[in-house]
Amino acid sequence: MKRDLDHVFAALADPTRRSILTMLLEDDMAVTDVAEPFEMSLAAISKHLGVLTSAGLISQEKRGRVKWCKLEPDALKETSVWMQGFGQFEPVHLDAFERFLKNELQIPGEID
Amino acid sequence: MKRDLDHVFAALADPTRRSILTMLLEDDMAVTDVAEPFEMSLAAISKHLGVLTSAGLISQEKRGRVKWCKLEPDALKETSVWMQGFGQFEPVHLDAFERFLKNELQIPGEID
DNA sequence: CCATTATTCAACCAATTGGTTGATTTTCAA
DNA sequence: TTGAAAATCAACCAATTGGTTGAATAATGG
Repeated sequence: MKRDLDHVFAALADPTRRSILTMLLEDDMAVTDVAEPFEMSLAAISKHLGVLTSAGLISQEKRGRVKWCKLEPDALKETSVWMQGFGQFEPVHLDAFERFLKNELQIPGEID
Repeated sequence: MKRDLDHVFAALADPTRRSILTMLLEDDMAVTDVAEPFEMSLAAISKHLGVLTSAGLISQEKRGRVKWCKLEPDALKETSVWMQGFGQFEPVHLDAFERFLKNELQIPGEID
C-alpha cells in the first residue's frame, strides 16, 4: 500500500529522525537516552519516535517505566526495492555505508 | 551534505511525485503531458516538478516553449546507499521492481 | 508512603506544504 | 501579426509539521 511509502519517506526526510535511526543501529535505547545528545526537548524526541514507530521503522516496547526503542530494518526493504528500480544500483556493502556515515552524518548534537 | 537527503526523502514522500517519477521511467515528458493523468491543476504539477528538480531527482530542459522532464536516477544512489546500510538487503532485480509497481502503484489518475 | 524518574499529553505557535485561481510570459504557427 | 498553447508566477488558503512549555501518568526505590 502506497501509504506505507508515504510514511516511511516522510519519516526519513527529517535529519533528527535519521540520526536516531543511526543511533539505534548500534543498540536498542530508552527514550531518555535517545534524547540525550539532542538539544531539543524530550517531548519533541518522543514525537519523533512516534513518527518513526508509525512508519514501522522502529518498534517500542515498554518494560517497567522504560520504553525501549528498537530498529526495524525490514521496513526499509520495500522502500529499497522501490528505489533500486530507478537506478539498477549495484549492491552496496556495509563498508560504503560506514564511509557514508562518517562523511555525511555526524553524531547527533550538531545538526550541521 | 545532509540537506540532499532531506530534500530527496521529502520529495519521495508524496504519492503524486512518486507517480511522476514512475511515468518518467518510461520516457522524457513535457510538463503538460506529465500533468494530463492527474486531476489537479497544471500549476500544482509544475510545483511538484519543481520539488523533484531541486531534489535532483529529475532535470528540466526547455526547448522552444516546451519544458522537457527527464529522470535523474543517480540522485537516488546516495539515498540507496544510506538505506541499504540498515538492512543489508539482498540486491533486487528489475523483476521485483516491476512486480512491486504492478501491485502497489497504480497508474496515476486514481490516487485513491 | 513519597519523591523521583520515565514518558506522554495537551495546548499552543510559526513555518512549511499541497493545493487553488487568475494574471503573465514566452513561443509557435496560421 | 495575432491568437492560442506551454509553463510559471503571485496571492491566497487549509492542513500538517516540528518545536515549545506545563501538567499528567506510571513505575521505582528508599
